[in-house]
This record gives sequence, C-alpha cells and structure tokens, in this order.
Amino acid sequence: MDFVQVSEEEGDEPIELPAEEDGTLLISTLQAQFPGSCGLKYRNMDSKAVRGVRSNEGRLFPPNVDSGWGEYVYFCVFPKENKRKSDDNLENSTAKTKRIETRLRCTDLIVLGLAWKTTEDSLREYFESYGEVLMAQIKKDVKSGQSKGFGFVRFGSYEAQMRVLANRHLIDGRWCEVKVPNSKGMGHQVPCKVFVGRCTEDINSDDLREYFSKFGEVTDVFIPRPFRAFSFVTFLDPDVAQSLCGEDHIIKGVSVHVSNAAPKAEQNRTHQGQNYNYNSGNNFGMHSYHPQGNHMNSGRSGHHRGNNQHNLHGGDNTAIGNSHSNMGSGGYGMGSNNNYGGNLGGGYTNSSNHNSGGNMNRQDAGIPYNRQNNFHGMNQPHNGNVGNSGWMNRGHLDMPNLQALGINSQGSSSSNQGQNMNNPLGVGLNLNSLPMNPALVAAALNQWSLLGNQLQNQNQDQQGGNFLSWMAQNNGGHSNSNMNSGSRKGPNNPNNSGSGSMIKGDNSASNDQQNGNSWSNQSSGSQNSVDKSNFL
DNA sequence: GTTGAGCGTT
Repeated sequence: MDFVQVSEEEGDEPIELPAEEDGTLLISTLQAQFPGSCGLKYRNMDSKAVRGVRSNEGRLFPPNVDSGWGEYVYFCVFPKENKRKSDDNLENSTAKTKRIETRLRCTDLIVLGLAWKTTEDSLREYFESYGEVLMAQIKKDVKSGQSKGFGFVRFGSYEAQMRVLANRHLIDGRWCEVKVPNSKGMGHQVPCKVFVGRCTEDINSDDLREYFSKFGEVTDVFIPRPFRAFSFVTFLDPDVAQSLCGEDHIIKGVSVHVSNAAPKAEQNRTHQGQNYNYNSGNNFGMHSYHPQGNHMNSGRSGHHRGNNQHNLHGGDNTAIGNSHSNMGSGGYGMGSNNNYGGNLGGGYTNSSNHNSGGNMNRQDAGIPYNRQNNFHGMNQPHNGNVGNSGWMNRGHLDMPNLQALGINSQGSSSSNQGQNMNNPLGVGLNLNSLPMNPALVAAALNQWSLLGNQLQNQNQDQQGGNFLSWMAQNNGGHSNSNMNSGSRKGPNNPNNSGSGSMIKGDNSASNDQQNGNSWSNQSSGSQNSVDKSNFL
C-alpha cells in the first residue's frame, strides 16, 4: 500500500495517509486526518511553485502516473472563505488584491531595534492597536534574561500585518523595524498564470478565456503579437493555475500544453536591442554614484530634456514632492519620454524609465538584479531601480531578493539620536507577505503584480500617497482613481496608444530604439497585458 | 552593570 505524506501546512510534520489500490487518495481519508481540507498541493522542486493535486469525484490523483505520489510532502488545501461578496463590483485589480489578502496568511514578524526594557507584554500592548496579536515574544539571553533587542510578533489578520509592515513603530521610545524575518524565507508565492503552449493562431483570447474559465475564474489572457504559438492565462486562483500545469488541453481541436508561466532564465537578457525593463516600476531614489555632482539630479534639475540618454541618475530624495512627478502620465511630450521627477509606485508604470529625477524614497538599496544599461558608462552598484512591478520582473526578483532589495526593508540614510531613523517615509512594503505564502508578495510576483496595481491605483499626492500610506491609513484602500493623464498620446509619442491606464502606464519610449535599446512596452487594455516577452 | 546589527534553543 502506498502512503502519501501530508501535512496541514507546508513545513509541518507530515502524516502518512494510505492511498487506494488505484493509487488515488480519497478525500475522505484526507479529511479524516485534516478535517475541513478539500485538496492537496505540493511544492514542485523544479519550478519551486506550489502545484495543486488533481481532484475528481472525491479522489486525489498522484501527480505522476508512473511514480505515483513520489517523495513529496503534500500539504492541505482548505476552502477559502469567500470574502469577495461585496467586491464583485470592484475592479479586477482590487478584487484580486482582496483575493491575495484573503489568501495570504500571517507570518511571524521580526521586530528589530527594541529597547532593552521592552517586554513581551509591552510589545504586545503596542501592537494590539493594529489588531489581534497572536504572539509577542522578546528574544533574550538565556542566562541573563536580558533582551537581545529584538522579538517577534504575529498577528491574527493579514491586514494588521500589512499595516504593521507599512508603518514605523515607536516602542518604548525607540523606533523599531518590523520585517518579515529572513528565516521565513520567501518564495511561497503561487503563480496564478500559466503558459499555454502549442496555440494556433485561430485560438483567440476569448477562446482561451472561455475554455479555461471552466476551471476557475480567468482574470487575464494574453496572446503575444505577433503570433508566437503560445499565450498566457491568468487565473484568480493560483491553485487552479497550478492544477492545470503539465496538462494538455484541447481547444478548438488543438492540443495545447499548459505549463508554468515561469520566465526563462538569463538567456535572452543580454541580447542587443533587447532590454527587458528591469527598471520598470519603482525607482527608489538612491544615493547617486555620480561623484561629479552635476548629475545628482534631485528631480528639479538636470532634466535632460529632449535626449535619449537614459538618464537614470537616481538623485536624492529631495525630489519627492516637486513638480514633475509622473504618475503614468509620463512623457511630457518632450519627444524623449523621459520622466522628469519622481516616479512613485511600482507596478507597470514607467516601464521604460528615463527617470532623471528623484524617484521614490529609498536611499539605500543594494539592489541585485540591476540589469539596466550602463548609464553614462558606469555601473551603478546601487542603482536604486527596483523593478518589482510584476510580470516583467518576476523571474528576476525572487522573494529573498525582494527583501534584499529593500522592498520590505527600510532606509538607512538618516539617523536620529544614534538610532537609525530608517525609512524616510516611514513605510516599508513587505512583499514577502504578498504572495508570501503566508504573508510574504510577489510574487508572488503574480501577486506582486497585483500589488503593483494597487500601487498604481492610489491617488497619489506629492507626499507619497501610495500603497504604503494606504496601508498606513487603513482605509481599506478602494480608491482607484487613476491619475493617468494619457498625455503620452501626442505627436511626440506616435507609438503610444494613450490607452494606458495607470496599471499599464508605460512611459515607454519607442524612440529608445535609436539607442539600440528596445524597451518592451505595451499598453494594451487588459490587465497584466504588459509585454511578457521575457517569458520566453 | 556595557551594546544597537541582527533573524527565532520551541
């Protein structure tokens, strides 16, 4: 008899459940040990993604016909509480974000920088203002009992967790940093999108949507143009997406193959004329590495108008709040598509990035995955361009690196009273929470992209009204007022459709090509339909 | 008895 190792959650100690003679596992067997569970999933060691186990008529089927259940440790799927009842009228991104939020589980958060005197009680007391605190602990020296200056908290609600992560915390007189602990490791994001290969040209997006909708709600369909014999289908439920991976389906008489929509690694990255927008999304202001100083654009100066220099002088953060902040309206019709000034938010805005101005608001950021052009002939090791904007970057920003990128971290530039006053804007977006299995974003990135959308949908002011402040405000964040002025559709931007919503907002620069750089930018109507060419 | 970046004896 074959046994299947099942745990309630990933990482928990598994229980061996007996499979049936035909190799299947009865859901009733599963539920006998895990009441309320409705299915299984497991982490695919190759793709690192979580895969759902096929379920049919009360039976769960092993992922592999030959090797059966294999050595995987499966973990339970539980019915999701349907919290979307009132969200149906909301726009998709909001619904999806809600979805993420409901899917994401809380994780322990590390609280760094605690005063020595802070106790678990006072720690708990402080955080209870954000929501139910399930756990609050201070790490102490075993012998002396002295606090080590950090501790952990766990919240009962994801919303509380996110708000905590988005805020600064003055606890017992010290500004403390709350992050998802490194020890958690991320990468629990579950992609919602699948790659559909072997498509024929007569399979259109409606066909795909119609066909795949029977498995679950389809939130996006993307067919590359020109025709490339594949497409992407995004489901609301990542479990649905994963459950389909590896399968062949027949659509309009054509056998298509569904697989993970994972971008291929590095191969195409350095091709001349191909620049995959690693700069898309946030441009966190950085300390400029221009010693000369005259490129230390604060967003107010050195706009480099009319050129295509790919100016990416991060500039200091003083640019925030100046005029010129582009939120999806980019371009200014200067014929350069440079964005002068602060680019706030992530997601799909400013995908091509000619930001000469002060950008967001990070000042540190040792940023891996910096693949942009060599601006002014120099590599800027700390080029603070964080492309956390979803699809375009998913393959490059894995969760740990996102954290390394500082997405969920805090700045370190200023100081106060000897204690770092990290995070100038007082916010830190911990994406780890997003897709994070539990709390952890990106992915992930799937879901990261949703966060990106969220970011885009904030009614931003020049003080940095963004997702983070949204979180900080705890207003539920339903303001989706796009600020996309659509001004890019103009004589200077003949290639721009002008249809770009904030979500898509491509301050794309088709004229970059004269520099040999083809920035992949698309601005089509549907969500997530940015160029996904890096998935090939 | 001090200290101030870090990552959790379960």
